[in-house]
Amino acid sequence: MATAAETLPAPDPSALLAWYDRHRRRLPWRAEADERADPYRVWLSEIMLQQTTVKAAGPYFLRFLQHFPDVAALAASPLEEVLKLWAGLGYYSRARNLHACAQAVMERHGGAFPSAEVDLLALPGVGPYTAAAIAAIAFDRPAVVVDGNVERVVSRLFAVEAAMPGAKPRLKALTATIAPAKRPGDFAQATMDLGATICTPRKPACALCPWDDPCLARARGDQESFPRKAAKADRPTRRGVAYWVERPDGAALMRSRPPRGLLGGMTEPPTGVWSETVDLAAPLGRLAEEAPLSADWRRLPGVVTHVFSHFALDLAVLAAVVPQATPAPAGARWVARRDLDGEALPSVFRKVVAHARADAGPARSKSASL
DNA sequence: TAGGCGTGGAT
DNA sequence: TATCCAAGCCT
Repeated sequence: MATAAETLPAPDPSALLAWYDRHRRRLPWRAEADERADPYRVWLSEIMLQQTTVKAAGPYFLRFLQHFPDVAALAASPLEEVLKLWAGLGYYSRARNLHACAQAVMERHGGAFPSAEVDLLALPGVGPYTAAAIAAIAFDRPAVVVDGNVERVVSRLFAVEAAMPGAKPRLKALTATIAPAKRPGDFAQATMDLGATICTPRKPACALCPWDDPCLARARGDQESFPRKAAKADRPTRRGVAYWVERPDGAALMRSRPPRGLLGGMTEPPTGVWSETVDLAAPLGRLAEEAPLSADWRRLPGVVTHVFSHFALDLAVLAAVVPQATPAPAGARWVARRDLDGEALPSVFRKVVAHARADAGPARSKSASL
């Protein structure tokens, strides 16, 4: 007796490409059907889109393009400017590598992105997916482009039982078996568009799918269970104290985080150690022990909560106003109120700023109205 | 090789 | 509210 797989047709790339020609998404970084893609824009967008939604990346892409119209402009910019523009987008090593990559393209390749996958792979922040994507989309090279969308599509097409991430090599090999020799860039983008709009993680719209017929998971009716995934570790909660120090003129005490690691190179208010063992119910004197300077600390009501990829964070906020002439402690600096928005402040610390301002705000506006 | 590394939106 | 997840890379 024949298995289900033997009765199914092979996935036809031309069916997918025909679908793509009718339904391709118009995206800020994507060339029109009759245009040649700009490698700089393809690269910039691919970095921004790593683990990031199209919606979130869009405004950042346009802003970057405005500030840095080409790779030379980006390479010539201080890293600090890049981090400021990237603030809020997350995964900040991408911004640091973006800058390093721009400089590498200038130095190693005379300012022109290489078209060979192996050369792309050698650039900072460019891994197997991104190298293949740039080669295929920007240079029409026959690279096998496998991202999360493609993994989902292919795991369903072939009902791959192996769990992620171990199944990745198998999925890439399977993708290679269905990739056409022609239009590699369009095929890559078509597969990703299919995953993003039809073959979605939940409730895939199989009735609209150009690969409905050859899909083994669909034939079995358990398409939503692919790709198989191992259970993920639970997320601990760390706690810590943030110190909001203001001068009478509204300037706030800020510092820069170490250049690598979590939020590397980004701006922060001084904070103490973040740990599961910190007790936010401790008395004020205890919470003030890690303060950057001695002051008349006041604990703000409430807690700032934030969720990172691998832990959650609860921050108590201690606030103080210090004399105008107070020097910034070593490693810290005063940032004028109007300059704070432009700082490389990640979202977690924008929450701290908002929390502190919200506490001070009503009192200020009240006294101002009197 | 598995864990570090952000964020905000959808369900 | 809790969980999942979105065009991954680096070590």
